[in-house]
Amino acid sequence: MTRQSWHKIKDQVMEKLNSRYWLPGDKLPNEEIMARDFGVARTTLNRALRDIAKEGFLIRRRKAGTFVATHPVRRAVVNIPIIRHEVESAGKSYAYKLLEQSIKTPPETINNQPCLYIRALHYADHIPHALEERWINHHIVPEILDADLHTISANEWLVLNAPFSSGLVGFSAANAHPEQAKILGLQDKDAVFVVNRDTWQDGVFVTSANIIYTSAYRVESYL
Amino acid sequence: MTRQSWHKIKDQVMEKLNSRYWLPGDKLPNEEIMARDFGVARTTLNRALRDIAKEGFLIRRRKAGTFVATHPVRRAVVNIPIIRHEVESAGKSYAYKLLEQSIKTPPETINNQPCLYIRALHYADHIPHALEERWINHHIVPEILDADLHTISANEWLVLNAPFSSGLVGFSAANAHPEQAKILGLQDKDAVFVVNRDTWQDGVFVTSANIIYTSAYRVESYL
DNA sequence: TGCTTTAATATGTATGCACATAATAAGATG
DNA sequence: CATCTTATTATGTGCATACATATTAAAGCA
Repeated sequence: MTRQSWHKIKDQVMEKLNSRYWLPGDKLPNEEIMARDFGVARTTLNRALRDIAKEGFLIRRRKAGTFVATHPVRRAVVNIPIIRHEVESAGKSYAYKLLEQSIKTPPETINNQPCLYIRALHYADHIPHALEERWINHHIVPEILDADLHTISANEWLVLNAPFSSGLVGFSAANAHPEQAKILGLQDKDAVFVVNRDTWQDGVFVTSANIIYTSAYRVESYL
Repeated sequence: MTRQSWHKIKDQVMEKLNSRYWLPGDKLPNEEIMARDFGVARTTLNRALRDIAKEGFLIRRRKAGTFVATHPVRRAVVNIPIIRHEVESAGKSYAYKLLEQSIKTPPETINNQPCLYIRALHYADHIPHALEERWINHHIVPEILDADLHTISANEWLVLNAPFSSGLVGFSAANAHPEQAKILGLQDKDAVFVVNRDTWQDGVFVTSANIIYTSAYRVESYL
């Protein structure tokens, strides 16, 4: 018997879903039976089904069984790269300029202690690409006060030096503020794409950043 | 010996990464050794490490070993729900109006045959929430010509009736076109958030949609 | 030295088995 | 009839073992 990988089992199950052999809401046979049908061990089938469930096409509940999702919530995995890498991997030259670095009190929604505030501009092929506005809780990562943020972006420094346990990322659209528009070389009220990232370490605020891209920017992902 | 789950092993490894016990670029001991150190079977350790690698914090190569990612590409998983569900789960009432339904020739970048074109408006609490502009290859899903798209949105009909396929999602920002602004109740040039979805089945174009949200909209995800 | 072949090694994964756990169904109890 | 308890069941997972496979390092060879 040829060796079946769980990938192949996954493909076969997906095929049955795609061909609508099993319809949304249907209950699949239990693992033992399916494993026998596919000619693999239950462990192998289980791995395939778990993977499909993780992608949202199957719903699995102990004792109840495995069901075809009625309204599969498509999930897209998007990469959140370091801006420099993003620019370089697009084949463009990267440059970076620190615009502001100061310690001041952030809006209450961010943190209730004074924090390090950074504003920096990232260039792609010498054209303004993204404006980074960031609050950093330097009480948690005091080493950043010694870092030369003219050389390395706060973005990159933090990825390398500040571990974090949880984070939130948001994508939204906005009209550029006059000052932002000026810095990015845009017209007033031009649309910008904003990536917001907040991170915490063990429940303590670490950093909150708005990365403001021109509307040419686009986040993409395969489903 | 207490039973260790792979989740616990994962947590312990993550802790060593967060605490910088292993630094970016470092090579981890091989699975056999680590498994012994953690007091679990290699299978269990493997599962934990594979999961961490999938999240981007570890890089694994056969024969070479397991390494701490030097520049971990953060991955965020975003849900792409059906608009009705999105509105309803926010506790708002959902309504939907079909604005246009016709067969015409799409831009060449979309498809080179005439396609079904749909424009529809999704409401949340009777306020315009999202404008859907969609091309559908009705040669692939002819049943949609019989569907009553006044009752069910094309968005939802496709999820239920068009077999899963590969797809591309994109998020971007734009200034509303005058007509879009009018429909959505916005001022001219107000920023909108655009979700673009293209899907194919076996390499054949199925549908391409732009969902245009007001700038209040935001896509969020935990890291 | 430089190229090709071969061996060594770390991860990838299949399998059979046992037991854990969650959710449900069935039964007992008031 | 409602409610609590218990049994049943399907998935979740651990473990030991064996083999597969990719990749690197070593050995062999021109």
